[in-house]
Amino acid sequence: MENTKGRKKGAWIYEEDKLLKACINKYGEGKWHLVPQRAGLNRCRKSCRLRWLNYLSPNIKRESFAEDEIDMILRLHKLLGNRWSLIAGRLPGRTSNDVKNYWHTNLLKKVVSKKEEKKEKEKPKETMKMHEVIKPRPLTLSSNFGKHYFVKQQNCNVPIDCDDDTETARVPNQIANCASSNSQPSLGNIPIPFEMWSDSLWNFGEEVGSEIIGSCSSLQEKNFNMKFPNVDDSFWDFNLCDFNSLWDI
DNA sequence: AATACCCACAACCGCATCTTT
DNA sequence: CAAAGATGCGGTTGTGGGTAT
Repeated sequence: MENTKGRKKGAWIYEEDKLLKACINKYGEGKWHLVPQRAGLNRCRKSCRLRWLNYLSPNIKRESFAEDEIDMILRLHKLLGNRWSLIAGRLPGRTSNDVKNYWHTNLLKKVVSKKEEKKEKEKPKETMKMHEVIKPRPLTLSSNFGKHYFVKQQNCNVPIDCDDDTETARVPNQIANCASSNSQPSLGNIPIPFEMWSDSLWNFGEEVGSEIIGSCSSLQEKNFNMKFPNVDDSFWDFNLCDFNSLWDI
């Protein structure tokens, strides 16, 4: 089988693998556009790259997925969705293709049936009364904080509740470990991708270029419920529910 | 034994993003 | 700054092997 440019397609044979391996061992990974020529292969660069990354690379684990790996996939998928490369990045020796295939052949059905089961359970029965849902609030702080700002932290890019006088920072629960270390926030060992917490989760400031992106002057009273600026109910519906249910598969 | 079906996984394709010119 | 090329990613398909009928 050949493509329109006369390049070979379809399954790789032993000799081709050998050539590709030798090429990568000699020149290293990368510069994929040069690989077919260097290796003497009549394959397109994409095909070479894929063959190496998904099959020939010595780092690849060949054995079946272990319990803890499956558990990790389920949790990460709940957090990240179909971002297979990110998920695979947390599983040493596994490729995105492996994870994706495993998901589609083994886990998808399980997850779908579990969801349906849950839906069935949660179906309101006629005898049940409707309950008011109380939405979570991020923080309840005591009074002696003085003047507070939400500050966009320089290296972390996360808004923190900052005390003017002491320069101490108090952060919403889920990202406490980020503000303290100036690193990416995480849930356990799993780093939360930048775009999740910067754009959808914490991006409630209007003025991105400014250090101060919001302020709260109502902190004079004893015990208060702090409200983040520009955050509507859907913020909590989407983000908090998602995080809290992450460990409950 | 023949056929149909299912599963696992390798491979392809199109698109988005990044890098270089 | 724009265009072109390179790279990476996710969705989908193709194929071979195993199992059921």
